[in-house]
Amino acid sequence: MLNNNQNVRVRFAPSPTGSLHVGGVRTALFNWLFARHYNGKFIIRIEDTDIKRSTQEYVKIVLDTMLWLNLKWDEGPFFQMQRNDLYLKYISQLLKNKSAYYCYCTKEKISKNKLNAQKKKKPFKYICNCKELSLKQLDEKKKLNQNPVVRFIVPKVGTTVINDLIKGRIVFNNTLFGDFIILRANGTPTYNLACVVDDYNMKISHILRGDDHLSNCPKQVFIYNALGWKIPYFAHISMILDNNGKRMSKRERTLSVLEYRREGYLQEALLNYIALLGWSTTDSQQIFTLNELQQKFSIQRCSLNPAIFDVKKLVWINKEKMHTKSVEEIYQLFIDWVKYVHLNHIVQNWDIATLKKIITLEHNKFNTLNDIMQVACLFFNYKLMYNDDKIKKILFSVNSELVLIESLKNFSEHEQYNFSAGTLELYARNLAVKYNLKTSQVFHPIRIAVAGKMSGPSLFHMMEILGKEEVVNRISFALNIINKSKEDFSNVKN
RNA sequence: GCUCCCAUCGUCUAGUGGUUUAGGACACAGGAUUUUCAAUCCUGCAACACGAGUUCAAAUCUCGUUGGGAGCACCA
Repeated sequence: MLNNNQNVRVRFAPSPTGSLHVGGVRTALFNWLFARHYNGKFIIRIEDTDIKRSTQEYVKIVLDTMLWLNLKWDEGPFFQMQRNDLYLKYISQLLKNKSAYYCYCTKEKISKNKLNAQKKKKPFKYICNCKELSLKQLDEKKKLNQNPVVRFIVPKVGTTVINDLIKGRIVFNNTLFGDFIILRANGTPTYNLACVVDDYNMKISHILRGDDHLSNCPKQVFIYNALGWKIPYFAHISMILDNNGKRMSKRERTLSVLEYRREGYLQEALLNYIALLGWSTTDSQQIFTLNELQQKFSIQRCSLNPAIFDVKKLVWINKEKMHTKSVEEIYQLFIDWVKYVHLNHIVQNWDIATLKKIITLEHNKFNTLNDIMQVACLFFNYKLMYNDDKIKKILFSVNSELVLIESLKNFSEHEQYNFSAGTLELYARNLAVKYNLKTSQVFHPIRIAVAGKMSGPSLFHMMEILGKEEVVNRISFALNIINKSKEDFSNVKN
């Protein structure tokens, strides 16, 4: 398959008609990995021949996504709409050597034909007679349609064999295909023509793409043959399906990779997970560095069956990746993410040293960067939510006022330098012994007062980071709430 | 309708005729630990779509059935 590793040239050729979705990213990733593995070149080509649907905005989104994912390209991006002369050159060559012809059939006639085929439940294959018409007949036809298209002449007999690197040998009957359009009436080429011309001119050695292109592949082979070009290696990767088992639409917003970026997933976690969708090692390794992926990737180990995207596993991989990072690295990633999701205003006044302490404390519990935000808000943006039943129950329990009053007194007398998790816990435990309470009867009210909710970081470490002043404030606040509710209660009574 | 692709736990997969009472990972359930939620550790649950054939032997090879996916555009 590879006699000369120097010559590996692959491309990723998205059409800018939507943002990059996971399927597209996997195609990009596999191409990129393959190029890196063989020390080849990775090229980006923007397939923007669909003028109506392609936009500059999507071009930017696609390229930005590639950069965020760190999938850098060696050549390009090339834009097909800037290469029209090239396509026209080869189309005229095809016309000259009688591999293609002008077709004057009207769209109406063609769609009528198609409807008929559907009605009769026959396969649709448009048969155009333009090339057999006499000059006079052709003139009649031209009157109805001034803007012809160019159709490629498909061999009417025989078979076309694709030797796919993943799927193996696939045989197509040539009679399946009608003469297909390679040049639109508006003068732009269609996908199959532009793709072949570019892949040839860019000296692409291996074409790795989704197997939704498999059925079209023979059409491209016809063009290669008509122009006398060597056919590259094909490798068609199975689809990634959504959790309904359906093909992921290009416009599916929820599956846009940027959506995952927004939710706080790491770029490398996404790549790691996506690599596992349709590729594996014999030892079923799960966590890879990008370097390992480069080393271990091979087309032969791509799986045949389509894969369903499972966000739970992505979460797990993201957590694992965050585990392996240093606090400093996570801090930096968090800050970058905050900028990306435009939450700077929240973080602006946060003390960096404190934030890093919080990250250290909760390091191995974070699933996503967004979790850091949630936990940090407990420290910086305090809110006692006492509308929750469970919290109310603890806050207004018999002993909670006693515990909080005692704690407040004790903590107020603490020296700041002595306000450490160990000391505080020791005090709380002694308090429990003194009043013959269960530790939870002491810990829970303090937790509610300090954290405002039942879940959260280790209580005494949290208090240490918050510092004496803040803890005293929060406990006082909670006591006020208790007193206020008492007053309300007695008012009602009277 | 036609053509092509695919078929192992809920999900991603290992497995290329005997080493397999089918391995790993996620998820799920239970336990340990704990001031909470987690994290961690341990345990458990759970699959070869079906039917023929080839063979001493089949998840693995062949054929058929069923099921799923893709394509059949002046979309890519």
